[in-house]
Amino acid sequence: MPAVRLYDTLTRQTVTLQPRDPDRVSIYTCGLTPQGAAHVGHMRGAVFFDVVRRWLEELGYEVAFVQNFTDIDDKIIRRSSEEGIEPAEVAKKYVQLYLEDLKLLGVRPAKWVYVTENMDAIIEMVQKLVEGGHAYVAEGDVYFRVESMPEYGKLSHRRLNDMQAGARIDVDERKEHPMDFALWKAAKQGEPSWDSPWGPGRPGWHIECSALSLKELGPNFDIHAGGVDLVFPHHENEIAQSEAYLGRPEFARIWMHWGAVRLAERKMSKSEGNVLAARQAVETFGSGAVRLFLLSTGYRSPIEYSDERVAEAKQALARVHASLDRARQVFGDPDPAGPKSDAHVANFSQAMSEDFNTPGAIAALHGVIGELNDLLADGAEDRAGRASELVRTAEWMMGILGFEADQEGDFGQLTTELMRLIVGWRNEMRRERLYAFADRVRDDLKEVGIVLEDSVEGTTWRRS
RNA sequence: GGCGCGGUACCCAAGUGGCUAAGGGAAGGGUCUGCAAAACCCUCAUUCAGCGGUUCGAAUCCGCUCCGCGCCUCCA
Repeated sequence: MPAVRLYDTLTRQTVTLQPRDPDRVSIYTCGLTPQGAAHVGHMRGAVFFDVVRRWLEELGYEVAFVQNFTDIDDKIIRRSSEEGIEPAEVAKKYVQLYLEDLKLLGVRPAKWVYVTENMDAIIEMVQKLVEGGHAYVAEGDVYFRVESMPEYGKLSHRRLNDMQAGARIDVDERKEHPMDFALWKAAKQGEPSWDSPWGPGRPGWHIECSALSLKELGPNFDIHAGGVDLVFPHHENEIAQSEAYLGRPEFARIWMHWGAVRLAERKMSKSEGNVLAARQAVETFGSGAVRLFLLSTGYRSPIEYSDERVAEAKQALARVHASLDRARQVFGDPDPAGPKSDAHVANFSQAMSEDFNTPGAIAALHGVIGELNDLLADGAEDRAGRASELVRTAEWMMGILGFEADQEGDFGQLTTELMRLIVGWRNEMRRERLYAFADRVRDDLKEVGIVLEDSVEGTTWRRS
């Protein structure tokens, strides 16, 4: 197996993964603020990192995978007044919906952590920053002093001086420097709050991810990830406050960022108003199609959402399923302990380990399917062994890409038996030249989502 | 204004110094077939936005130009 190489935003280089602990990879990805239905953009990182985990595990690593929910913040409070329910209920509701969406897409559970359940760790961190001179208190708020970190800007590769020119938001007079950011915010009347040394309040954005990642994974964990739109200011601020807290530059070793999903040539974003609920896409095209669509572009490039493209993905996936179904029906189920095709496995592995090149990995899968189809069309006698290898190889790849066999709904033993009977009856009709009747059977089955295909190998069936 | 990313066939998309520029979708022709579908075979970029340069050799490196996008404010 090739070494895993990945692109690091911090150094702007592709580096070889050398985990802090040789057999264990620790990953923290910034989750979301649950304040609305998850859109397709939210699913990109989730699906991608689901594949990352599966691949690292395939390589033999144990993977610690942590994702947070920022379940208290300004937007949740705003949403709360809009919906007329408590902030905690808002968060709970949208976390629930998000988790359901992940399940629909076949994303495995992470270790999920919540801000509201970790106030102690957050307050402790803020306190230490204040004590160390990296933060200051102003009327119940606490701000991080960016000028206390000379390397501030190293992740997003910008300098404080360059940014001042563009900063045109109303600068809070209480801030020493315009780029200083809130670690703790004093509660206003009626807002949810937690007690702290600076009075009742809540954490600012950014601090939760530092506190939670360090608490769950410890200093120098391997990979910190998120969408590109988090590079600045979120991740930049995380680095600054974490390194200030630790007293040394040992926060995360590698920073990975996935590109934005776009809709109508703009970033899919709630504030832009151009969002498509993830669930809607899944309901229209199926989970597998959405998943394949999201993996069909390299994770760092932006990807443009369109129904046409997801429909294409659905078509491509159907071809894969059709081939595998046919092979199983013609050759029987492959030996689960049998060999895989080394050459195809190598193609796939090479792509996956080179910064998780999922389009390349998908191409490798198509390579297997192409050979399997050739074999099915060939008609030679001694094909079963090779076919078994290819089916195993393809299914192994499908598993790593997260296309579970039962994701689209398993037909089950009974359906399989029934279909064998129906196909048998229909073939008798055809032998008797009762074509009108046979065609009707085929048409009727199509209505319920089952496609019959007649070939020299016999009749096979699959779901549409 | 600052920082950054990208422009590869009809569409999507890999490839970032060297065998004939992956793969998918769409399209056209053919084989097979009761029909349909699928599958298979063939066709589909002498060329990688444009112009210069470096090199024995570039889609890949450098410079300029044009176009699109992201961040700099909440964002996955």
